[in-house]
Amino acid sequence: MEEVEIRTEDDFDLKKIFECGQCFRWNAGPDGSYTGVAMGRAARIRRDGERILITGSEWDLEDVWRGYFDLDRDYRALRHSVCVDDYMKKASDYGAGIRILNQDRWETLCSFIISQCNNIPRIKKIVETMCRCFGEETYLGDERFYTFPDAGTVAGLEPEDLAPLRCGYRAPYIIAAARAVDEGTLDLEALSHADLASAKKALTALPGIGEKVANCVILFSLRIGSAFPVDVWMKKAIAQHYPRGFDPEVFGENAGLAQQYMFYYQRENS
DNA sequence: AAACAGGCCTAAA
DNA sequence: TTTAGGCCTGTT
Repeated sequence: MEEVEIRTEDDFDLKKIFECGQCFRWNAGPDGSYTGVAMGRAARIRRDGERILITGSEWDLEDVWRGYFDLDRDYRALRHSVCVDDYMKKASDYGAGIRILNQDRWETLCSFIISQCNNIPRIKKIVETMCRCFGEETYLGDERFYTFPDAGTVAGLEPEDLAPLRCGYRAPYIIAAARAVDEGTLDLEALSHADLASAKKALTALPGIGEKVANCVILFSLRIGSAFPVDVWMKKAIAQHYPRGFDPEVFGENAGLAQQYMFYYQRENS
């Protein structure tokens, strides 16, 4: 086991990053650290002043985590850039410290298929069971974890094989997505270089993936910052603060981050 | 017990 | 183009 240390003076709040709804595999410990599995490795992360300390396997390279936490972008500046009115000023102040993670594309696609019409505890449980059933073992010291199964593995399964997940009608959607990724019909890597509209079009062509799930996948794993997922919380926020309607294009390439501030502010204050 | 949960799909206006 | 109802399952 090794410890990677990353220094940053930028916005960085572990609790907000992991609990603003973008990921499902990190869990808080009693000491404020978070433990989880990402990119095929288990890790424990804590913050100490300007230091971010990541305990993981010997392959844990700083670059990997810099990419994951999007540490090469200046979130303080981005945060100020989305303060287009009093409400956004409040929301972004409240959410200061949020960062948009660069997550594994297939895992994100699959996780957000599962998320539909579900609550967070159940989403996490289903994802965890999926890893336990079909992922690979990985260790953090003596603690055993399971990686997220790759698309090729899931592509070889049938919907019935997912019965232990208790994910109901989403099972065939998961299998179809896995096969599309595995066969190359859906090239997520290529989509990360595409524009928002074409990425959305490609994703929503799959069964069980609509506008909302597509936007989440695009924002949280394809690194296209203009994606703007609208779920029930966002609908409430918009109805409350923009009764005359509003266009996320006012935020340009940072619409996704603006959405995260709005979402987090709405959810934490209801 | 019935309704609802971080949607999506289909059928019908 | 918008709207209603159904969908697996778990929880309240």
